[in-house]
Formats: sequence, C-alpha cells, structure tokens
Amino acid sequence: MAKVLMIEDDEELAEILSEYLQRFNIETINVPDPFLGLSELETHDFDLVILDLSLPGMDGLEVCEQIRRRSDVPIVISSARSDLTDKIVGLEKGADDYLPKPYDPRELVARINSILRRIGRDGQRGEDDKKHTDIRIDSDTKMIYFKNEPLHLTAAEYGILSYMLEHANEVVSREDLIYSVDAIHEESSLKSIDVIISRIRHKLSDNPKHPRYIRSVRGLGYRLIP
Amino acid sequence: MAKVLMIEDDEELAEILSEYLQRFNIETINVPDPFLGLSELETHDFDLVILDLSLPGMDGLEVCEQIRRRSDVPIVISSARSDLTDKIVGLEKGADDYLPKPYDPRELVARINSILRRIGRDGQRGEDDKKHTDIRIDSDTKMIYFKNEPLHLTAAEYGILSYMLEHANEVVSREDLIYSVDAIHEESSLKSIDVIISRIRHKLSDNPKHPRYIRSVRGLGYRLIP
DNA sequence: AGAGCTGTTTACCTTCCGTTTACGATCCGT
DNA sequence: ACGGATCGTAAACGGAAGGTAAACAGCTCT
Repeated sequence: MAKVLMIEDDEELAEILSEYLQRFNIETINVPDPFLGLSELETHDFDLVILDLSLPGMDGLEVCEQIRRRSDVPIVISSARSDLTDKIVGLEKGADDYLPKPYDPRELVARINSILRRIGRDGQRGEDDKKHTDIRIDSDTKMIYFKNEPLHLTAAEYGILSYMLEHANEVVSREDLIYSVDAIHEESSLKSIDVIISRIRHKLSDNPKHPRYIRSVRGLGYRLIP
Repeated sequence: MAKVLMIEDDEELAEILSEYLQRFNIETINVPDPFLGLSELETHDFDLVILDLSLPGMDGLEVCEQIRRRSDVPIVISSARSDLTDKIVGLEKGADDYLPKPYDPRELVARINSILRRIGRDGQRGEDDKKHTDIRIDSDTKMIYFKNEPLHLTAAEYGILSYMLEHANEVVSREDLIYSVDAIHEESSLKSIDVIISRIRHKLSDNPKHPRYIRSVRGLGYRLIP
C-alpha cells in the first residue's frame, strides 16, 4: 500500500480524492495547510506528496522547495493555475509532475502509479529485490565504475569514494575520511574533504542542490547512496 | 550530456525541438518512424524517449508497449490528441509522462530534466569484450610480440612486461615488480622501475603523455592495457 | 683488458593534485 | 529578518610524483 501525503486546502476535494485513491491501493494523509504538511513529512515517511499550489499563507512553489530541501520524496503539483511558468518553475524546483486542475482522478492515479513504478515503490514490492547501484567498485583493478563507465579518479577521490562505498547509506564524517584515506594527510584541514567531494560529485554529474548520490548531512558529514 | 531518442513524424518540429534541447545539454537522435525507433533502441543506449503518439503505420500506444517490453528507458509521450483515456492508457502502458500538443518547449525541457533527475539517468550498456591485444607473449619461446613483430627486450624489460601481462589491466606497484622480476635487484631504488618502464614505452612507441598501453597510476604504480 | 650491454643512480624538468584561500549561497537558531 | 555557522566550489599554490637523458657501475664476452 503506497502512502501519499496530500496537501490540499479544499478539504472536500481532498476527501473525495482520498476515497478514490483508496480504491487503487493508495493510502492518503490529508492536511489542509503547508506547515502541517511539512511537519508531517518530518515525522512520517511517505512515498509521494500531492501538493496543491493555491495554498493559504505560503506560496506553493515555496512549499515545493521546502519539501525538496529536506527530502527526496516525489512531488506531484496540482494547481488551478495552468500558467506555463508555474509549471516550469515547479518542475525546476524539484517537482516530479504537474497536473492542471481540473483533472480526472483517473489521470491522477495513472500519474502516481507511473512515478511510483519508476522509483520502484509501487506497493507491490517483495518480488524484485534488485539493488540498483550505479556505482560499482572492482577492487582487483582498483577501478570504480559509474553506470558501467570507468571513472577517472585521483587517489584522494578514489579513497573517499571507496570508503563511502564500504559504508554505503551511512553518514561518514570528515574525520572518518581524513583518518581512513591514505591519500589525505591527517593534519589537513577538513575543508579539503569538501573540495574533493565536490570534485567527485562533478564526475558523477551529481547536482549538489538535489544530490542523487552524495548527500551532505549538515553538521555531520556525507552519505553515499550508490 | 543526456541522450534522447525522439520518435516524431513531423520532421520539421523534430528539428526545431532538437535544436532547442541541444541548448539545454540534451542531445537527440530523431527518427520519423516507430520501427526505426525500436531498432535504434536495440543498438544504442538512450536516457529517455520522446514518443509521438500520432504515428504512421503503428499505433503509438503499441509502440510504447513495445519499448517497455525491451527496456526500462523513461518514455515521454507527446500527442495531439488530448483524450483522457489516451493519457491514462499511455501512463499505464509504462510511459513516464504525457504532454498534450501543443506544448511549450520549455515545459518539455523541464519535464525531461525532472525525470532524469529522478532516475539518476539510466545507462546500462553491453559489455564489449573485444580481445584485441597488440601485445602477446609466446610462453614457449619466451618472446614478446608487439603487433606481431618480435620485441627486442633486455632481461629487466622482459621481466616487467611479462609480469604486467600476467596481471593485465591491474595496477601493479613498483614494489611488486622489484620483488617479482629477477633481473631487478630487490635493493634497488624504485626509480629504476620508472626508467625501465620509460624504455619499454619507447619500444612500444607509447606516448607517456597519453599512453595507450602502459598507464601510470599516480601513487600506486603502472597498469598495462595489452 | 677493452668493448659492449644493461641495470642503477643522479639530476633536472614537467605535470599532477591535495591543500589552502576566498567568497557566495544556504541553513537555522534567535 | 537577521547573523553566525555550514556548505559548495573556483582559483591558486606548492610539494610530490612521474618522465627521461646522461652518467655510472657491474656484468659478460672476446
């Protein structure tokens, strides 16, 4: 059962949609207010967010940005405004889809399922346990492959990335790295790590604003999602 | 640079879009015909497919299904028909997005980028195991041939090169070499290795600035690509 | 002994890349 | 909304690593 957060101030509409989605195995939590939505996101995990743009008290695009700032959850924007720039700005701010109101709920379902299928959380999990990792290391040849293409890494870049691969999905501190990676002197400034991370990100084409692979965890360090 | 396959029978439109997308670092291959599109997908990797539904000779939705049957590449459907059921069926058949024509190219760019960002840009490609090796050793005669011409090597040169052939594509350290090659005394300076490597490179006409055969791996050693 | 190889060292130059610095952007507590 | 803390990264620097010519040293032959 997919869990969806619906941020929609028209509570009647929200209720109708909820019931409809329920029939397609999509469970929704409704909140009429963006702040409630954001705090809901802090405390619970969702597979997707439906965000109404015409909200009271806060610009919808701003909400979109806020959500994206703290999470990578897929966002579907729904809006009465079919203004083109809204669409584009929304998508650029990290939304995954944009539905102009009014729309047929069937289309909503189709688009939700399309997105969930794409990220592999379509509720019918359990059969496919394929771990999709774009980054792979061959310890014999001392090479790291990104999407099956060999990366050209310097010693420090290789050291950091291989260490982070060993600790995939964990937060590794700059201290961990500086101590564990031979090519980096222990007495160097921690800032070196940032610079090298930046260079690795560049080689992975990872956008630091919305990183797919190397996320920064403020105050702690970095986390690799391979 | 993202690679996109555009299946669109209006070639003029395709050309315009191509140029536009180019500016946003999206490279397109245009085909006017679904069959060409499918065969293109067989032979090349794409990050995304833009599929026009109103195609000659084949129902667009059928094409969508065909594509999805053989690949996981993201599909964006574009169509002059804004029929709702088309939308839903398309998304259910595996499309990732649906853009009713006419649309603003900016929206297309935004949606492409949204999908690619979400996906992290797929790119599994076939392994080409071409066994083309210019350097070959005859274990009987203990001769090393370069492009079928016998090389005149000294003992140290032969020792290093044959050791590296045994460990082709791996990084071998200077220490490995000094201990494994008889013709080199263990107590020699590691710098000897560099000199002999240089001489081997010369005999292979290998430009050390952009080596084809013997690459230096800074801080680690050398790697032979035979 | 002298000549011819060839492994080793030395010396010098080039290139690389880890590190620092600096500055702008972003986050977050107040 | 402000301001300090944190993060991102371009630019510059400098020490370290690599390339190789030249000289040297230790052989194995005649």
